[in-house]
Amino acid sequence: MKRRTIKDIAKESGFSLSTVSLVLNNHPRISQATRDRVMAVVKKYNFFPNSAARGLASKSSKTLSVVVPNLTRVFSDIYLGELISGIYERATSQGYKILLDIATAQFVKSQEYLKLLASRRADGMLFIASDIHADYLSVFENGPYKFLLVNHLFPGKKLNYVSVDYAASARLAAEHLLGLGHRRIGLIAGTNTHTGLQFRDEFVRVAKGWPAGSAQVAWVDGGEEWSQRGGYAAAAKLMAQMPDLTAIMAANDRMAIGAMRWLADNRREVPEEVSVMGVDDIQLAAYVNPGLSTVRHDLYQVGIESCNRMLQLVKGEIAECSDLLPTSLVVRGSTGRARGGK
Amino acid sequence: MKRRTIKDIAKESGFSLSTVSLVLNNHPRISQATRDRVMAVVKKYNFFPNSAARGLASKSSKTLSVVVPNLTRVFSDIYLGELISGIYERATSQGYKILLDIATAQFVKSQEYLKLLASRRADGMLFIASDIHADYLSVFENGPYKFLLVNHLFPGKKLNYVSVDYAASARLAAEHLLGLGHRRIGLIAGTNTHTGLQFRDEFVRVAKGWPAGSAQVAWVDGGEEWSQRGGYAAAAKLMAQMPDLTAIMAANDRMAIGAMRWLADNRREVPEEVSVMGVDDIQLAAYVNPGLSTVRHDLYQVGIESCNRMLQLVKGEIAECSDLLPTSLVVRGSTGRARGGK
DNA sequence: CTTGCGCCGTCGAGCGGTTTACCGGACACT
DNA sequence: AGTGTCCGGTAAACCGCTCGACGGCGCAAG
Repeated sequence: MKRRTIKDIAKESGFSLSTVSLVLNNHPRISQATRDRVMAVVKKYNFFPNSAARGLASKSSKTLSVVVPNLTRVFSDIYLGELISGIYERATSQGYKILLDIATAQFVKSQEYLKLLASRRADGMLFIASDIHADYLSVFENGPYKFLLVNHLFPGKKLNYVSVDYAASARLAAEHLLGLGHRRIGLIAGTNTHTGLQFRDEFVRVAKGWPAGSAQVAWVDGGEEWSQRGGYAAAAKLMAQMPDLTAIMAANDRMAIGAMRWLADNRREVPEEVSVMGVDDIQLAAYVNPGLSTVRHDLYQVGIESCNRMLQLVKGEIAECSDLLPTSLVVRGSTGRARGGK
Repeated sequence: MKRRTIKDIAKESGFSLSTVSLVLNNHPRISQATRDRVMAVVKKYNFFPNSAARGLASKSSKTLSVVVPNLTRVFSDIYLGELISGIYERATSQGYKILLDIATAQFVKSQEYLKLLASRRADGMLFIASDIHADYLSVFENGPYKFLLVNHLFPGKKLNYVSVDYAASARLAAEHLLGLGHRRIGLIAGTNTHTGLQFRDEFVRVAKGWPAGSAQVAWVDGGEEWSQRGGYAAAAKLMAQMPDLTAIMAANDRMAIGAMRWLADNRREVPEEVSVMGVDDIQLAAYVNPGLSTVRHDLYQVGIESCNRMLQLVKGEIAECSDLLPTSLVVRGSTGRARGGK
């Protein structure tokens, strides 16, 4: 079956090929009358211009690549879900489509990340998948490619990013716990991302330098996937390492909830014996018992903002971008005054 | 900055434009020696051919569209996650990319579903989003478009599909419960999809016609989103409607878990007083207490198989497709002999 | 010494749009 | 009437790659 082209529309409507093209692109040059007559034919045939041809001529694919990390069950991850929803919403409203990819070993090895942009399959790339080992991203430091890290950053590499301010989050969390009198704190950190490291370091820094009395922080790693399971195991390690701790701080809610689970299984009251605090404010945080105190990260908003910035990069409205989004404290039942504290 | 093209590679390697193209497409016509010399230049410049030009000339975008339903938090839905993972895995291994879309009102209204295929932005569409109201899908009945329903079907419309066999699942579930002596059963159905209706009808049919004694089934709708919350509410309705029921059958695990929650909140023992059964076998089903008896639906496999079929459709290896995948019974602790039964 | 044929590579006509420079006519102003 | 401007439409040069038709060359067969 013969596919209709812009030429058919031109013939049928009695205008030139260029005119039809201009109409389809809403070019102001064309009068309303002409526009109407052309559109009538377009509607009649339910014509949609070939996007490859369009992309070739206009040098733009109107597509953004989104790369997610290679976790087990990535697509059921609530953290990513929020991010992607935000990105999708923004992209779609601007007429851009989303090309989905997972940063598997194969993806990296075959330079797919480069290929996507070099072949112009995508106009820009929103990278959600970075960890501290993503050294191959250096290609994007000064290349002509539109690249943006989502909720992540890379100290030392000149890469665009939009991220929540993890250092600020660490400060909020530390101040909350220290203010409640906690001086021996266990930290379940995520150490496979730079933002995770930033959080850990800032948290420790604030704790050590607390005016009302320096606090001691013992930290363990919560595992690659920042999961509930990882938090559970980490809590056990932490309690062995610092049995008299009065608070556990986890780098995200999922690990915090895992830690709470361990405490429940081992008959420690939260918050009477141990306060627990997370980061992100996922929906579940409000539903566990007691409710989880946390630092709110609006990931949906990060998605929106990331995509906004990416579109600006693509359109050349900005040349680079390094945004840090604010966070806020959410106090629920899982944190209380330190036992033994005044 | 000037982007390199196939012409540059041709010049630099001393071969013609066509030769380079043939090399890049692994055409057997070209000798190994030539191939090597061309590839050396390609590697040297890290050249990737422009995909729009390729798509235009070859009339194929090497892209598949995946359309997911417009649920709240779609991207954290485990059911969808499995499906998408399967599709992604298959598509990627065949060199196809995934274009993601959500079946929002806007998506439907603007005929985006048609546009994607008509504009050749995607070679085929995997549609996960259908419900009984998706009448607009009729465009795909005999069009030239490659379209496939994933884990869904449309009686009365000639549309391709790959789905789990919901009628078979209903039979497995009904036989299990009836075999345990249950004769008064509450059914939490999903009535916004054809597969859901099929499940309900087949379940009721088997129950009514059970050789060892007809059973009574009361059914209520579990809500649009097949969620835990919906199951919770449905259980309440069901117990009001048929207080002496001995089993609750839910059309998916999430609703079943919601129902169990209601039973726990209202002090009914599972399975001593009420047996509960779900469908899907999501990971959580094994972790609730007692473990949830269910019918296993391997959604990852459905994803794989759907994508396989779609690729066959795209390549013209098959003209249509209507696959039903088998399911299997998984018995855990949530189902037991009917109280009062022999 | 022709002729035929297979092997390798090349020519060139598209693929279906975008976009810029150009152009004819209407209108206003002198 | 002559001329400058604006308005609305068009011609045509690409955009970068694919692929079927074509052809040169070397070698075996006639």
